[in-house]
Amino acid sequence: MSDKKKYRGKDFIRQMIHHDVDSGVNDGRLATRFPPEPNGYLHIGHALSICINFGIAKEFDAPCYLRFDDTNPAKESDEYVNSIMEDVKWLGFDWGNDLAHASDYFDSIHEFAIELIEKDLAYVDSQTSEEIKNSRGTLNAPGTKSPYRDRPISENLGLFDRMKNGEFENGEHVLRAKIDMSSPNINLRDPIIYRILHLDHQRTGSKWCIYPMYDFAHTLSDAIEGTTHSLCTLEFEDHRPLYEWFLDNLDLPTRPRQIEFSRLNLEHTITSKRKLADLVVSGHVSGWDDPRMPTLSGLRKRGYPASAIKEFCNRVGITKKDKTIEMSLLESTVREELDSSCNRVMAILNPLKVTIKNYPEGETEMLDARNHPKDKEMGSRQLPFSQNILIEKDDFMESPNEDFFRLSPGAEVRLRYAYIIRCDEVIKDENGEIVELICSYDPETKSGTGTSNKKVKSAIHWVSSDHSVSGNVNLFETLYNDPNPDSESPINQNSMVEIHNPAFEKSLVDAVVGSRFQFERNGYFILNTVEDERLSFNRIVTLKDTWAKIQKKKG
RNA sequence: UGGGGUGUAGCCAAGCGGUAAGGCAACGGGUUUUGAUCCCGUGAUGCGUAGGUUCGAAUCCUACCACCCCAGCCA
Repeated sequence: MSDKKKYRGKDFIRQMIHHDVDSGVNDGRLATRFPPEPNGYLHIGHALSICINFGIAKEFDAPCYLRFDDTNPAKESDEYVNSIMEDVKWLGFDWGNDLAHASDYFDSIHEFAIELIEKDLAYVDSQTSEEIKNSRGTLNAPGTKSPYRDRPISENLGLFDRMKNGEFENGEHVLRAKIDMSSPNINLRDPIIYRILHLDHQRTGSKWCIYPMYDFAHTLSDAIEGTTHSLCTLEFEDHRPLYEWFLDNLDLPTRPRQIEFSRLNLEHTITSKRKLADLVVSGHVSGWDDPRMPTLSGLRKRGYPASAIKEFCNRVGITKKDKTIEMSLLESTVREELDSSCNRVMAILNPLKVTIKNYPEGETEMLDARNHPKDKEMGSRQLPFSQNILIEKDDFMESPNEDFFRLSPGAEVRLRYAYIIRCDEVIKDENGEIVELICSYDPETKSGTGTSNKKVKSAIHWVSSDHSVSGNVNLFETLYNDPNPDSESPINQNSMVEIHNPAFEKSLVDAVVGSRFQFERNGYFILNTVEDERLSFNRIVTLKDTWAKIQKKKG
């Protein structure tokens, strides 16, 4: 059977890897790597790369290196290193002993640079950056050779050594690979492989004042540590000939193969470290972990489970086609995960006072409520019921349409896990604002007793106001209304709305920070903080809302 | 206009010469003490376009079109 048939249904990268492993490339060994530059926080796009690199390695019981591409000390920091490690761990991946840094290889990389010089395949260029830029040519026109291109090997060796020893200023010289100034691929027009940077490095301190460029460092890091498959995004596709040029011309222990896949874009969000950093610096968000950010730390704060992120990446798939995924796919994945795992609980976001006039004043009874409608194993809790309750403002309409089947004057509705009530009277303030409903309950309709055959069109949630817990809730929407935002796009003014006056059912006093709940009919929420017995929740995602859809359709 | 890529439904995505899987979305309907969940049903005579090869083409060939990436001493 051909490999194509054998691995049908797998993504193209897995097909290639299976083929390589089966046919004994690199002795049938597999090793991948996830190589972030520690110059920002990881975002949802990186999650796909993490799932690919760590995921495939896991399937083969092979190593996946977490390797920091730390070759530019001007932009990098330990804060980012730490956040990246935390995020990878959060996603549930373990690099074990395979933690690496490009900077770990600086000595070797330096040696390989000398090897290139000795082979007359690299030279020290002493042009200014402006001159180098001007001689590189354009997309349509070839470049021109540097006047320093034919420097004798010994002179190059001496100059490169003096660069290393700090005898020159930034920009005075660079080391360039000697390839082809007229190549149609600009990456091959004598790319710079080392530059002078008088800057301390977070790991190597002041040891170096020359640092390798990405293409050189990345290729060599892969080869030195034994990575066999270097999986990266599409923008590096035309760097592959350079990657291979290094492999062809240097004496290296392994021959890694670079394979490119398309990056993941999400509607209504930006996934560019640069632009995300701008949001943080400008103060549009509270930080890299703002719950509206598409960063992994933001999604975590928002309450998205790591398992849902991974499943999302799974559903998105791996191809070379440019893709912008709709929010609905992410949200449905999150809901699916939360639906089965979250306890149900009742909370009123916009309270409307209800007095049940025929219920004994001052009396409280405890009602049994299941924590999950489908999973008995998740248990139940006792809800206090009393004469004074709170319902959601939206669950009452004074002059309802036919398709509104909640509470309205004279209409009956079930209070979930409690009784059926009827609205008898509407009380308004001097502005005509509805401030209270006077209702009566039917004692025969107590939940679970089966003593009444009465049918009502809906059941609404409620909280006993005498027993409620207070706090606040943050409701989030996407940071941009524009499905394909750029840096000019305005921030969605409703991206964060705080609800100041919610009422939570009593059982929530025992909730621990970080736990997730479904507030029945309202959505999924995570407990963010508890201060002075006040609970602060973040909304993770809404429930699907058919009612909202009906209203929207009617305009 | 040089080079490198990519085009299958609104968004993803299988397919690999034998007659278009699946998910999300949308739209119907059923169950429901969450307008949730769950269940059932509906969408391509068509695979960027036009030709060609073949008994047979999304799959092979040719031409064209559209879109993305590349001219940092960033990664």
